[in-house]
Amino acid sequence: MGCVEKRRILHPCLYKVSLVLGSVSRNNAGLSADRIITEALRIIDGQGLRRLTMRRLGDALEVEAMAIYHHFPLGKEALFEAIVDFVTDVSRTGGEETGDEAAAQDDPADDPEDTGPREDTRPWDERLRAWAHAYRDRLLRHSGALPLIINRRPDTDGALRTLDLHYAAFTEAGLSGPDVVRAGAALDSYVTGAVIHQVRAAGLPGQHPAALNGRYPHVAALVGVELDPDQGFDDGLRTLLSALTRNR
Amino acid sequence: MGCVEKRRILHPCLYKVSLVLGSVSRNNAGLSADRIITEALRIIDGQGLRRLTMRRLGDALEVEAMAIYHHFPLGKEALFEAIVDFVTDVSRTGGEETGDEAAAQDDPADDPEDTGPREDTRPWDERLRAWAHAYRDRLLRHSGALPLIINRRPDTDGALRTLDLHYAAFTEAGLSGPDVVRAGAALDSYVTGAVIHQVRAAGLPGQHPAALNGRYPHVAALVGVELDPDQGFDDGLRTLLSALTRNR
DNA sequence: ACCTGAACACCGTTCAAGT
DNA sequence: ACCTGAACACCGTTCAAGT
Repeated sequence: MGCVEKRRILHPCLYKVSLVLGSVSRNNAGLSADRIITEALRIIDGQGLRRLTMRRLGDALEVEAMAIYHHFPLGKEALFEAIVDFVTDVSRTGGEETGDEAAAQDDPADDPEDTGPREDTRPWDERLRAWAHAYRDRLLRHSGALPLIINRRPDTDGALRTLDLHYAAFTEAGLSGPDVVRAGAALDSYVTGAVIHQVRAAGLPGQHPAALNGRYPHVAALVGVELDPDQGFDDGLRTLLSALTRNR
Repeated sequence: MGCVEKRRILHPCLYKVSLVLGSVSRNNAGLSADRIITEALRIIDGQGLRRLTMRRLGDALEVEAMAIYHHFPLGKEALFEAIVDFVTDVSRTGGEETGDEAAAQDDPADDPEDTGPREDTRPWDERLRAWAHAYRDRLLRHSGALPLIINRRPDTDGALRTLDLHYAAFTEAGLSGPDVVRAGAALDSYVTGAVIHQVRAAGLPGQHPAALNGRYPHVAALVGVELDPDQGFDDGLRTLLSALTRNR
């Protein structure tokens, strides 16, 4: 009862030696948290959230489903958390196939050394607009993961870092106290709301105008109107930022 | 092949007769789509969406789970659809326990006869604000159902009726063409974004200020600031509406 | 440390059957 | 018409075992 029993860790040591000597085939499929998250997102994007299954995910990784629990001991809920963190954290670039717009954002850094996150010297509104566009792109690209994002609290490191950047920018814009918090909330709400509206409205109205006519005359009258979501988002964003920072 | 075969509906007739005569105990638990939806929402609100299970729902209704399929033959997905319709359709009052604010909205109608939906004679901005507040209340009350709402297309009757009301109001406000569509999108996005932000931020920041200090100085500086979500929503709503209808 | 295999409790859904 | 009971395929998770 009172004595601490030392665990026998002899076996692992022997295994390590054997592995180094090459006398034992390493039971290692090259699994990692990052690889799991990437593959999970591929399933979500391709087949939808409901088809993301531990067993299917294992198949995609060419591994038994139970192997995933070694990297996410708390199970699927922890995996969801990690997915949200990944999608939400705009600052990390990793793993995304950028497709053909890869060269677009290329601004060659002066020093090739990796000196960590440099200070962003752009004015406050450019910084906020850049974040908003990047965040929106992430959400649209992985819109299948939106249900996960909703009821997960933004209390991770990445979320706090982002919030700090926002608060710093709005402070630089001349706001202070509650106005800063209000502005931060408005900015986050704007992006989320715009993305969800766009996702929901995708492929609408697929209704036959004739079926609408009479019952919903105002909808029917505007049935041909198509708006450019990208343009609309940027316009609304600029309007919002200038409204938030008007002299109060 | 070419001949239409008449179905034998003798048995049901006999059953009906027997039921009327009382000679047969009616195998009827009083189940209905409305009762199922109400009970499903009670589970969602009380225990969360993930715990809404056909079997658990059956238990709550004091019925075998399989009985639900008689009212929703297409299964759980159809039930989800119905739940979204219910939560989303602000015009129907049914089934919600209004708690203690029941008497607040009481404006006694002049004619007690039920003449269907009367024309709303209030000015356009009051109508839109009333809808926005009612919709927000619905979403907040059933915030557990938010993930369901996201990727369901708003192409139901109720959604089109709401959209028609919005377009009519914005037209009355002097907008036309694409501006009406833009305004409608902005209004819907605003409510959704505000609600999701509020739900996500609930109970934040629960962080110890000391833990934040240094790493996130701007967040730490504002850690005590608490905003009234209701007030903030109404302020933002008024600002949005006036911004959308400024002379263009 | 990293992964497998068998097992358990639970889930959505189907289908024949009861009244 | 409305509900039950048994059954099937699939799911998340645990746990002992393998290397």
